[in-house]
Amino acid sequence: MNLPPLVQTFVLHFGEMGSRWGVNRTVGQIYALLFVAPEPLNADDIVEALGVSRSNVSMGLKELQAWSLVRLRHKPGDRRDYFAAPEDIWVIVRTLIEERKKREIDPTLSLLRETLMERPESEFERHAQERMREMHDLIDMLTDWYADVRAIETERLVQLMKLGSKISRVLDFRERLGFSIKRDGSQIPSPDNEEGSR
Amino acid sequence: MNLPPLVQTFVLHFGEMGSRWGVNRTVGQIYALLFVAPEPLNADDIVEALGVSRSNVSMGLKELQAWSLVRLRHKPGDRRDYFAAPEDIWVIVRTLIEERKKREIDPTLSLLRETLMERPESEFERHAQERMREMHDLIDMLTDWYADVRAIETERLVQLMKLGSKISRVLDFRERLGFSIKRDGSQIPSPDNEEGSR
DNA sequence: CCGATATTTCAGAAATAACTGAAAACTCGG
DNA sequence: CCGAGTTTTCAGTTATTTCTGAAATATCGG
Repeated sequence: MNLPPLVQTFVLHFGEMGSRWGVNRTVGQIYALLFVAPEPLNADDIVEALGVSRSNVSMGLKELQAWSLVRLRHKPGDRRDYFAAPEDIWVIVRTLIEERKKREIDPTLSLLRETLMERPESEFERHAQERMREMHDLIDMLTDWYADVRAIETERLVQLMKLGSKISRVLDFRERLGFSIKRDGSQIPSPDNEEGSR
Repeated sequence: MNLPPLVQTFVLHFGEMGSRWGVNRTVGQIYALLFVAPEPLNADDIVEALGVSRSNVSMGLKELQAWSLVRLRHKPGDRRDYFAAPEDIWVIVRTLIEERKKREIDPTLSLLRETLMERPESEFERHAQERMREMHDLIDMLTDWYADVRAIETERLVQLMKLGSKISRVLDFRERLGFSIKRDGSQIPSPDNEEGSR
């Protein structure tokens, strides 16, 4: 590996972190490299930078594409594929969350739904099913919330996050004005349209 | 493994999922079992239920304790250790998030902070550092937000999540009333104390 | 302090995952 | 449709992780 010290530190770190993130070391290193690179890199650039085999890079890039984490680029008069991480880091974060949800959450939610259809045959099963119901309902609520949040544009999302826990005062406020909290929105005068509220 | 079908399905699923969650199969299975079990289990119960070696269970339980995901219990007149998952599933979720943050986010944040102190020696390093700065600032904001959210009690958190994206209307509202958005709260009349606002 | 019971440690075996080199497959310009 | 350049596939090797059995350590009632 032949990289400037700063970059090397970063790349090695992401290699090690990779395993905690469900990808192997090479994939982590490739992505770290693409992330900091000032322009798209081709597979041979990566081979040279990281000192791993060509086939390993090929597989790593394939995996990063499966995660939708890289963009394919081309240079005129050059047949090779060039790869780049999205310029906008928020795009990366959103993609990561989306993909991890798909891999780590959704399969469990499906399994829970199926399992909750079954009829318990024993007291143990009955209790187990009750616990699974709790888990299902919680994950269900979280994914609904996530679907809502995902739809908020980044700038607005940042503003909201910067409010931090102060956001929770909106509850006191709504309560004081006699808002009821309903998810479908049918009966909820929001702060935007209070006219129906008091 | 000798468990009722419903429970077996659940346990096997968590075993497979375990690898995507940074723990091995046995650890995933043990936790699934403890989660649905109607009462605390000792190590031999687990050995019997899962059909793995005693030492494997011992190591698995140790890891779950390192994650703070299990509670140690004792029965009168019985020297063995009994283990249980927290009754309140929200406690489990909060612990998981906390621990994953500790393992997956915090080390990267530290590394970024250190790396950003260094002086870039080339154009490549300069650009790389710029990207690292973006990453650092984003993670920093997210962890600040998380620290705020973590402090909100569960019931209130659930209410907020159920508002979904409607929560974002609070921004329009504040803006219309001429609120500025500042993190320290010094100059921000919240919806609770509007008197200083116009 | 003894012996019975319970838990942990750890070296080696087994299983799994990552990586490589060589060959196959694909893709263009000519 | 040929062939040079490029990417992908995959069988075999290497590295890593997980799991086990045996031994060591710890704990407790008597």
